[in-house]
Amino acid sequence: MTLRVFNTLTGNKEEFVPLQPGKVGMYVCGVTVYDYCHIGHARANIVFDIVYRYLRFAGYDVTYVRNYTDVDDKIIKRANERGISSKELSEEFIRAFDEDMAALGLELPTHQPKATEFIPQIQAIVQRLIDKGMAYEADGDVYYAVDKFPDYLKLSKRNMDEMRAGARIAPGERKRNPMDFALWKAAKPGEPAWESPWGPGRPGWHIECSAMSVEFLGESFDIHGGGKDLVFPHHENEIAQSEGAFEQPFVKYWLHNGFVNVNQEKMSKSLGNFFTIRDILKKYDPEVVRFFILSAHYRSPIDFSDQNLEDAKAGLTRFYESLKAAHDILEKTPIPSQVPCEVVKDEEREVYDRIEALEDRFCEAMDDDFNTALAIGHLFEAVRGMNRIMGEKRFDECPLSLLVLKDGLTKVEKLGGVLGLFRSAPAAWLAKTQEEGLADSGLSPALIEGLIEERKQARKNRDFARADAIRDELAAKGVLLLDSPEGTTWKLK
RNA sequence: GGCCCCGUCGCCAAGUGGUAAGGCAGAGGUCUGCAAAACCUCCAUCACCAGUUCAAAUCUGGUCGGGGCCUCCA
Repeated sequence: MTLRVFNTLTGNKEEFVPLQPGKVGMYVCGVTVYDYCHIGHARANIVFDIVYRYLRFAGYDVTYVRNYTDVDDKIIKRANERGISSKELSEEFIRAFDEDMAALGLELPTHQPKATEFIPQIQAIVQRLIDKGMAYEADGDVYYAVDKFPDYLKLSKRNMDEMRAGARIAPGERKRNPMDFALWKAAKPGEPAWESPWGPGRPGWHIECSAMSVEFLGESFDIHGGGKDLVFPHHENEIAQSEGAFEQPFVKYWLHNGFVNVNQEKMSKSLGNFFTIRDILKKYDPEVVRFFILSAHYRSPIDFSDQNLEDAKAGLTRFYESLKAAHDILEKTPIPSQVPCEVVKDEEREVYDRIEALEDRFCEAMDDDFNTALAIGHLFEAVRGMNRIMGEKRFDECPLSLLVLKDGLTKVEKLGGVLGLFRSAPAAWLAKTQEEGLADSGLSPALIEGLIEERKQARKNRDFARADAIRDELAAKGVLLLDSPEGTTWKLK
């Protein structure tokens, strides 16, 4: 059982061997805090949340760093538009980011540094690059000289000459080579600025990640993650900076997640198909969003649509209903210790074996470049096995059935937990989902309970016409009544 | 123009050389006063063409279609 990961740097799936046995250093590019996060940010952060959780589950001591970019052109622009300071703006959206991630059920990284808190460290690396002749000052700006770094473009595998042909020098920039990028930007009037050997200014976008990663993870570390769009130029430039300054391999494994499209189109503000996490969570349970994202491989593009979210909701509901049923049974049925069980039939043996092997199969899937879709498939199979056990007549009198059921329940919840799923009490989750769904039907749980009681009397009197009328009436409003030996419950269609 | 990715059942989606996981939807059945849920059974030869191979959804070449990056972007 060895973990294999797809490494953008080599273009291959490779066996994961950390630099130090048992320990993993992992850095993921966070957000630039000038607006609310959208579904794409949700995906990136959920994906790496899973990487973090699974590595720890696999026994690694993981140091996970995710930064906040809190100094940037967009922040300055937006702050000016609103007439507040950059700091006020960035703090507002750092809070919003934290709230969104908490709502999505993400684990907190080990460290969440802000770029503005590492200005001296940033300056030290810039100076070091200047001293080594890999960067140059030009009227208060400092640029990285990409010609001095032979490995430039090794991550994105682009061709320098062709890139150069397409590159432009923006007005006001004093680059020697159009491909050079800013490490330090001279302050214009009204912009946030820090004193520096090159005059007042602020760091460029890329250098902050080099500075914060070395601070927490050292000059060389295991995993660097981010969205595919960050490969060039951001991650390429981080490599140039860090390897240029420290002269050793920056990152061993580069992991990049795919995009979220909306109704088959790229999400963008101009297309008007831009969904923030907040908008989505008004409509969908956070766990449904997570389930949707994990039901595809992290490197594939996924399509955000109501249909797909509804499918995810249906799938997650299947899990919770089974988990609830198993909990209900196990809570009220003590597992007999001495009652002999019937001979186990072949098909039952198959179910038991499947549950027995669940964890191995789950890990096998996750070890293959975090194949969450396959892992979830295995969990579904375990759930079918559990439902099958619970569907057997008098299974609750069979110790073996109960033991396997309990084993299945424990494993599904444990492994689901590695994916950040099934973290709610099943009954509570189902009740909450139902009440939310009820909101626009004009019904209330109390009203439904009243009708159920009335129907119960009708059925008792064998007035099935009235009983069916009540059920049809509720069905028309999307509420299904479920009769069972324990009484009648309801659920949404 | 350069670089890169993708095209698997009605929908979503695993699978990258050994003969197609899983979910949703659909059909039949068991159960039920009737239902629902659950369970059982059924439901694809992998865009197309030509190759390589004992063997290809999986490799190679080509065609068609879709998408991304090359400017800020998860």
